[in-house]
Amino acid sequence: MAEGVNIKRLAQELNISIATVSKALNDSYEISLKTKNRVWTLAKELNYTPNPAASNLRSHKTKTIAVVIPCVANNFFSLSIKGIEEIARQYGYHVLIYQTHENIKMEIEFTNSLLSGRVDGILTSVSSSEHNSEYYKTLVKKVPLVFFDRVYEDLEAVKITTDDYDIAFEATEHLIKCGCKRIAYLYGLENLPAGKARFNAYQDALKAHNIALDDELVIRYHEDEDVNFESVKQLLKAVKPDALFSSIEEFIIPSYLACKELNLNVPSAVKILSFSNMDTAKILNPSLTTITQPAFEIGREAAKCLFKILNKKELEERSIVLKSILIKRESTNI
Amino acid sequence: MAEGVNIKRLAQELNISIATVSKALNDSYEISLKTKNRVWTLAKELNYTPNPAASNLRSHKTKTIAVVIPCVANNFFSLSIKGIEEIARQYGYHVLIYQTHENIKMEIEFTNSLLSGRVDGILTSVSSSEHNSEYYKTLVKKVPLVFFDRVYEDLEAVKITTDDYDIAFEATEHLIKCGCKRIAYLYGLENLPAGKARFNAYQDALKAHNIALDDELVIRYHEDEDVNFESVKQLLKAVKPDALFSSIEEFIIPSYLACKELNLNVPSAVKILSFSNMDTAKILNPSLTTITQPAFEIGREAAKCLFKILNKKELEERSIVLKSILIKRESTNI
DNA sequence: TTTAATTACGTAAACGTTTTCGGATTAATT
DNA sequence: AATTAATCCGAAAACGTTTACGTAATTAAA
Repeated sequence: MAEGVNIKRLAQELNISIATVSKALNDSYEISLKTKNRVWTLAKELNYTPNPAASNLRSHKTKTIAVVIPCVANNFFSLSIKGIEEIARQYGYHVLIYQTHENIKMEIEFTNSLLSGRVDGILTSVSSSEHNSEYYKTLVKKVPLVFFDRVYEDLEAVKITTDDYDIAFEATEHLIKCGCKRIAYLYGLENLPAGKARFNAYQDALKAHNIALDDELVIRYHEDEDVNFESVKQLLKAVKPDALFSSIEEFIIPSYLACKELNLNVPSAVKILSFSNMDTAKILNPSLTTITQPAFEIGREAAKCLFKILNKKELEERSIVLKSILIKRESTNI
Repeated sequence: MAEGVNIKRLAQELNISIATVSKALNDSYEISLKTKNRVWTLAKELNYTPNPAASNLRSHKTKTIAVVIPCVANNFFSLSIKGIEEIARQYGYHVLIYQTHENIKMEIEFTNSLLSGRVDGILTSVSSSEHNSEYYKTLVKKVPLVFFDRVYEDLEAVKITTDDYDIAFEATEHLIKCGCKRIAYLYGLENLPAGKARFNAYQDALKAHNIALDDELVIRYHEDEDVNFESVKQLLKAVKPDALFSSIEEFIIPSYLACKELNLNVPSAVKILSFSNMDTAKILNPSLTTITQPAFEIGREAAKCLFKILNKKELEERSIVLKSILIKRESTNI
């Protein structure tokens, strides 16, 4: 009473045509309520479940969306997925996950493999390593696609992002108000609008407060975490900043470790502030002042947009910007 | 040169039959190398990608596996997914993700929705709330299934787990050796073999060292994190343990917060040790002694097993147990 | 009463593959 | 030379749906 029960079987059992059963199951207006009920009850009784492959083959609908992201083991993205999944479930959709590991080749390879009708739409946050805007320029014409958080700026597509510039400006000002004069910047996502916006905000905030920029105070993210640790340590030793402003979560551990190793007290000797979705920020010692992006909501919004597109609903906005929040904690205490 | 290119088109273009093209693409022995090459080059030239729905409908293979887990926003599971994905990619498989949010109804609903041939196999870590071993008993007969970490003990199925008992015993002994006499146990996963094993090991280790058990020292996980915080605080205040042994990661934040609020110094007044895959354990202050499960490897092993089953390879073991490691840090310093 | 519209259902083609079976050609064996 | 075997390929039937189109019966409009 489970195997081999298909639409044909239902039709035979009820002495009606296959077409009628199919239409009844899809609640078509062409079918009377009476027969619909007969079909529905038998379907439930025999525990009928439609064959997705057959349905997809004929109708070109997969009831599946794909999420292409750099890495699931990252607080921001795992929270985003949680949000995406919640919305997908509401629409009865399935969610495929692909990790690019910041590798643009994989990113393109995966995305291409989805183009043969495996999914109805794609949610993606591009890798930070390299750009290929030509690829995406043609891609967005082929498949419903929503970018979230990490986007291409020159691309006209649906994008969900956060107020990176504003919040980074606010954060920099916060450090300045805490008395910091030599604020180091730990630069991540250099190739992406988000990364650039954060850095620009940092620079603009310094200028606005008449603080000279200093290239020595800027270090860049390296994929090898040991390298990051060394460069933070070197920065602290050689350039002696009074604050670390990290634009990405990945610099937090090396920063704390480096300060510990160099016996630099946080926050009295050096203050730390970072973009982060770590739930442990509040129990670090000192607890960490963070810019926290609404990762869960970004996932939800991105998914909602995609479903609007899939359902041919009009989008009010092709670009949605959500607000991040600055959570002040001990690491920036005066 | 991308839309509408299917096997039929290739056949026409090459003046051979559809069957031949299909077989050539699948590298069948029936086809000569010469025609294979003709097919392959044209396929590449026209950028042909097979239609997965059609292929699946006919062959009953989806090249897709599902991962059903409580929550992606959990270090253990996100790392597991990373491992699963890596193996899946090697086999050219796609990965569907389903979060149950510890809700057995959702768990069953999702899993059932996969039974109509949407996936070739399932990897799952069951929810901790309730049990339904009847359901899984019939399920394992219907679909290739591998359990990882959170399993049903009475079920004869392929399982990947860790040495929960041994490592929990070792951890408890570590606390005892550190001089702790009143070790509180923060109990999670009560309904699951892993949770029970950890608790049994805790009790057995105490007995082995002639330390009396005390029910007052045991508190249980509640899904509301505020409740956990209050119960840890109450425990620390009223029962005055000299150590907290947490069987799950979720107790870490409430524990640190409670100690801070009660001005209890860690580790001098109270030591803390927890199962955890948090990468920030090392920068907590004091850094946290953890039992860390090989989450990534568990994911890899589980996926490998599933693919062995899917490829009809013989499994050496129906049950694989991986070793966790006890990482001693400051939170259990003497 | 006739015509038109509406309702309810069936026929059959299509979606793009895989696979069984059989046939033709060539090579190897008696 | 006759038989067998090996190699290579094609015809056609599936897989389980959806959907365009046709049609009969009923109802509404003229």
